[in-house]
Amino acid sequence: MTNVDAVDQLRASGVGHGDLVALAFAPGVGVAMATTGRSCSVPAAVADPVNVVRDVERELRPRWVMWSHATAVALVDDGVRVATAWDIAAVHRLIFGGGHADPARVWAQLHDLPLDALPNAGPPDLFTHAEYGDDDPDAPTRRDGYLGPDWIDGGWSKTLEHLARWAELAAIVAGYQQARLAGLADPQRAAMTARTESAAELLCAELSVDGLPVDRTVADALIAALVGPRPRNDADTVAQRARRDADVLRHAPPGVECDLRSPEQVKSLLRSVGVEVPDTRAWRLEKLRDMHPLVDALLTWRKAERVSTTYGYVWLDEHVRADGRLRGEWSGSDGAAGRMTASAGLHNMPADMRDAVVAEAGHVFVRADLGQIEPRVLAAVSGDAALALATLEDDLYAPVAQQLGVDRPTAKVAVLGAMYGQTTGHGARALRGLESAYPVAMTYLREADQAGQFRRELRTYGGRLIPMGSASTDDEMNERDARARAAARGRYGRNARIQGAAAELFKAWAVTVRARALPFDARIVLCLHDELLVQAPAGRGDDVAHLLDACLQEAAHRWAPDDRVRFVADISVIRRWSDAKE
DNA sequence: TGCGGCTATTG
DNA sequence: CACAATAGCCGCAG
Repeated sequence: MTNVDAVDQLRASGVGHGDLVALAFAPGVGVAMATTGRSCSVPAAVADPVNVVRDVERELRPRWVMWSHATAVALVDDGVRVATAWDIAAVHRLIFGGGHADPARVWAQLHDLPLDALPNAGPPDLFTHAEYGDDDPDAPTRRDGYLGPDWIDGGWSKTLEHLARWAELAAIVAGYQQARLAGLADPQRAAMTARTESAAELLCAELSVDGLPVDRTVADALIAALVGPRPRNDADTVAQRARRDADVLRHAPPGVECDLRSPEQVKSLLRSVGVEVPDTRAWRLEKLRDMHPLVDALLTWRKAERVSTTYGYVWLDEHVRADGRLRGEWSGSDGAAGRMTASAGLHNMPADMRDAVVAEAGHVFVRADLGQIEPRVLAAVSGDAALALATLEDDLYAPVAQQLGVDRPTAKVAVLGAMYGQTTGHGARALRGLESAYPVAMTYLREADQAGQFRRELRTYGGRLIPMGSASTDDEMNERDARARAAARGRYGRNARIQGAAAELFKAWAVTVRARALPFDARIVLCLHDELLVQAPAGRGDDVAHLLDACLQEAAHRWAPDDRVRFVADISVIRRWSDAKE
């Protein structure tokens, strides 16, 4: 089988631009492709299997069905980047909620098979042997309908025949998923979300492989300023640590021992100098800084300790490679509401450390962040005409404040409180104002709250199921605990619907930028919930800046064709991440 | 060794 | 100090 054969066979079976072609890929073994319909299966083994993918992508540009974004990572590792995908794991998380989406689970849930009877991998015990001992070990499915665990474990990368079966299964599963999406409240929009989420997985694969440009020299200097020079050996590490501890403990009464890393002991330590606190959180101690020199020393110690344990030399060595790129694992929709997540500190890097994130030679960063994204999203998904009117302003809170007859900070706290589920405190009166000014939006939030409290099925605007957990522990709780939990679920549902919809819009924007930025040789290097960092050739900075705004308008229109809601982005062309004005 | 609690960082 | 996340260390149970 040659590359040309693969293209011809796919073309002959009617595959064109955007049609689904399932792909199974194992480095060193080969690549298999499959389409559904007339069960046309095209396995191919050549010297360099990714060339087949590259050729088919160029000639036919199908939508590649993959079991998970691990396939995309393997492709990107081998230098192949495809335009579009149908990521089975991502679509599964959309349809069924939650984070787990391995093939066994995906198959079972699509067939309405109970998950608690999911067969385990490993050597068969007496029971399973008696029950399924005469199942065909080479067939993927068992007589009870589940995927066979031994087939799954042994089947991924062993032989080309197995790869072909995986590709065929993927094509079938994608079809089942499309049928499920067609049964949701808004099938068109759910299918669009599935495509967007899949493209976001491709972006995640690229982010994982490409990494974020970091200037090691700057990073080293920043760390040195906070915790001192890089320790020469383990003994040096211990000595530096002891010295930092001693700087705090010298303020304690003589003879008082304390492990500063133990909150309970720190509380005792504080008590020994006359400072009584229920916990030792920084925001609480901040107000007591002047009460005793020990408090100030402790807060300084905490800062340095944080850097040395989490964002220090160890972190740099572990995640920044010789090419000056900080790499973490990216996930397109981990978490409750479907936000992107990243490891290696990419999403919670201390602001000071952003000085070290510098565009590479001959390049600039184009940074863009969405303004007031959550209230704008609320206006869009709820269809509240009055709130939509407020989004026409650059600062949405200004007209809201005017409407409510309160100052801007109060209006902001009230709106955020409504979305997070705060019902007490200073914003309570303004909250009632919101009810009468924006009843449609407030009803939308209240319905999400109720759904959460009563564990009713709840989906985001784009169709993602918001996982509610199980009710199994409810009876073990007393009345008050149960009510508190229900209230927490209410806040969770309320927020997940907004945060989740915001994540969907953000991803629609990001994948649009991914596609449109290619001709400019610009690449997204970081996604941060409402912020994009793009690296572009130095001469293209302004072009890409305009592109980012155009992509936002395009994505917003596609995501919510009701153009009454305005979305805005703050965009700047910079050399280092910290140069962006805030 | 695994897990909940506490703490800090980000959006 | 509501909502979400990652990540480290401590203390305790198994």
